[in-house]
Amino acid sequence: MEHIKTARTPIADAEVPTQIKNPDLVRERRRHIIDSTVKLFIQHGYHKTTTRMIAKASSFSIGSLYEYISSKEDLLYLVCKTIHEEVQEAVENALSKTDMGKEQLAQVISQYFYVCDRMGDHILMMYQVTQFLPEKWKAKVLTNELNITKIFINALSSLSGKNNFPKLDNKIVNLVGHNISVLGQMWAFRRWHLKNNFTIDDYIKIQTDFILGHIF
Amino acid sequence: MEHIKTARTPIADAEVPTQIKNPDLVRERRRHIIDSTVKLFIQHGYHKTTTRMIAKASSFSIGSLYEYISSKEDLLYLVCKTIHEEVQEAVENALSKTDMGKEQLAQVISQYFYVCDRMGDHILMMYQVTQFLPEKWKAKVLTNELNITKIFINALSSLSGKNNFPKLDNKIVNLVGHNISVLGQMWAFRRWHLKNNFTIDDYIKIQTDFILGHIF
DNA sequence: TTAATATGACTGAGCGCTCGTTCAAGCATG
DNA sequence: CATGCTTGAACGAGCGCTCAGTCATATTAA
Repeated sequence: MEHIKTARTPIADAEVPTQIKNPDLVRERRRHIIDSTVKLFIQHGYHKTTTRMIAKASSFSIGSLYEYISSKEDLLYLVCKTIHEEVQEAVENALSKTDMGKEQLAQVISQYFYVCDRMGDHILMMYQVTQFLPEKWKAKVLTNELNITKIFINALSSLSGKNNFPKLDNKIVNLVGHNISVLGQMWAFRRWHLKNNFTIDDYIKIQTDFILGHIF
Repeated sequence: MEHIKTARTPIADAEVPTQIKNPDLVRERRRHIIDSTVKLFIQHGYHKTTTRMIAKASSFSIGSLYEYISSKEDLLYLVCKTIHEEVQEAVENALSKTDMGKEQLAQVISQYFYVCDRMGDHILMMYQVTQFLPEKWKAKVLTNELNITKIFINALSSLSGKNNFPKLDNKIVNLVGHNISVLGQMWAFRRWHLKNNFTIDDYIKIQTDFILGHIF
């Protein structure tokens, strides 16, 4: 018998290699694995979550797990990417509804803050976990993060100088975009203090006034 | 000379136990150990920094290191505590100079932002590392963090309703205090983007206007 | 249809190694 | 000699990852 096939050569998948041939299977199983892993990472953190725990939670053997991913770090990247996608999608949905006005901008901010509320655990976890990514993927994750900020910056830009809004310096627009991002995350970081004094709706109202009231 | 001690029983130090009898020695050596450890944690993170690396960087044997601390987690706590002390001290210095006015408040914010600039690496590291603290110390560290925010809240309070400043709702004062804290940390987190557009002085000016301009 | 074979998903014991921690022995000081 | 500090070899738990092998299913041959 001949065995010419180069055994164990990973298929060069989009980004993260797998040994499995059927791409649909890979998609479906990875979704499942990522879901389980997110929960475990949130609960135990990256290091205390063992690959065996992940396998168990996904109802695979470790061996099987490693057919779908190629390392724990890969999985970490997939997790971060998936979370960012969910946040970004929510914000972009709010964006696309009508064209930009002060009300629409407030809507975008509001939706973003709601995602930050809903995904507080995820956001917290990402901050703790990014450090363990290999350099090439750390860069990608930071870019994804920045892209969300850019949505706000663009929205602000498209208002600046239009209608009866004052023309804003690009630097200011930039900074305010970052402020929106960070004040959303603050709700996740400091919710244990903040939730004593504010509902998420309180928080959104005050912070939005704070952000927009000042500049427009 | 008294010999009440039971051999090898840790002296119940302020918080973190040690085997060493001479308290001055403990203080001095711990300061040294903490200094070395901060650098290593910043450079490599908590997990990739081994106790052996720490011992070497502090010019001790591992055995000796473990006479001065009782675990790596203890050391982590000492590191966090020391950093918070440094930040808090800087802010309190700015506070005590004269009594509160809008200018003084701006000074406090300014000094805080300068510390955040100076200690950006430390702040970043703390965020990544708090998760590895045992529960009892995680609580303490969060309290220390909150205490710094409270300085801002108190400063704002002491302005509210005085002279010709408007009376501010307690909730608003609270939130603005948190905003100051977080916007300072944002300079540490996002400096790689922000430093392209702003010097720290730019940043302080704009954010201070942003924070104070709106409420007073 | 049936038997023979190839495919590829799946399994889990175990390898190789790291790392926090301990402790018996050593050394210096008074 | 007693006390207090130092040393570093040794320990052993824990981890990511591998790989030789199993088994269900698809494919081919007769």
